Amino acid sequence: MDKLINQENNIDEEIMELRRGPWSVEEDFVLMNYISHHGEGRWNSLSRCAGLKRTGKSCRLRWLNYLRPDVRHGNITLEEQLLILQLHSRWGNRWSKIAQYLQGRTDNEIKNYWRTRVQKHAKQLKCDVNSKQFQDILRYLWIPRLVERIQASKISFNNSSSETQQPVLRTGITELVPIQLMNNNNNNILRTSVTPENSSVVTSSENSIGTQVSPNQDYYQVNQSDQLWFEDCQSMDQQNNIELWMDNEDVFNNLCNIEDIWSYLEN
DNA sequence: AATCCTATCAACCGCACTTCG
DNA sequence: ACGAAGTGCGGTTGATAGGAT
Repeated sequence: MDKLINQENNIDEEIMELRRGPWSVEEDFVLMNYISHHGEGRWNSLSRCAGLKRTGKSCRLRWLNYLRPDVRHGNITLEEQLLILQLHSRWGNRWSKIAQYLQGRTDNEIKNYWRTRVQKHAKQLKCDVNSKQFQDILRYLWIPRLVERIQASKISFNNSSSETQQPVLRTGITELVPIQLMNNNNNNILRTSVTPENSSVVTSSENSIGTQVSPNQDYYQVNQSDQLWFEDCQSMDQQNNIELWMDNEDVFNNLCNIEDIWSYLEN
């Protein structure tokens, strides 16, 4: 009995000794040094053998999210934002799965991006981040706009070079669907589509059909002829070339972010 | 200059699943 | 087959840097 109590006391002491909070430079060095000699995995024993007063979970997290050589830190690029939005629309909050498609990014980083940037916009629009209308805004407004911004940056890059190149965007997009938006007065706001056949993004103001979801709700339903998004994971790897052109530039030119889009819709 | 507010992100927590003895 | 230990994942928290007042 006494032996059992002593054992429990030892465990308590070990728990009490465990370090928490931010990792020190020395701890990072010890962990990196140990993994470089012995490899990763078996985190609990690794922690003990390396002489770290951290839980195995803590060591694993520190390594995977920060110390791993292939981890990329810094701002999420437009292309990465696009990919995150697209992948999230298919898989939801499966961060580790999404992270597999963003080289050097961790699930934690993507999760943080989603919560701080995307959920913030949902809050501003006063709608649930998982709601149909916010998903529609992401799919049919935010994502196309991101595509345009990426394209614009590539066009300006191309213009600055001596070669004349056709604007070509490489994204994971397999297919966007035709959409139309209308305002309260049944006037068309915009029409956008990306089709695999003509590989183009088109905006026009013809043949629009759209409905306000309810008189008490100040958002608009996006009509869609097809829900096709990513049909399978393989399609993500078949990077399509998507050429962009627009014939309704005045609609888009100043819609740089979701707040702009929303204020445009409200007016 | 001081204080408050907000955004960001590293780290922790709890749960579910897998592996091991 | 079973229980304990280990691992992985998504959700959440808290420290802090930087901007606004």
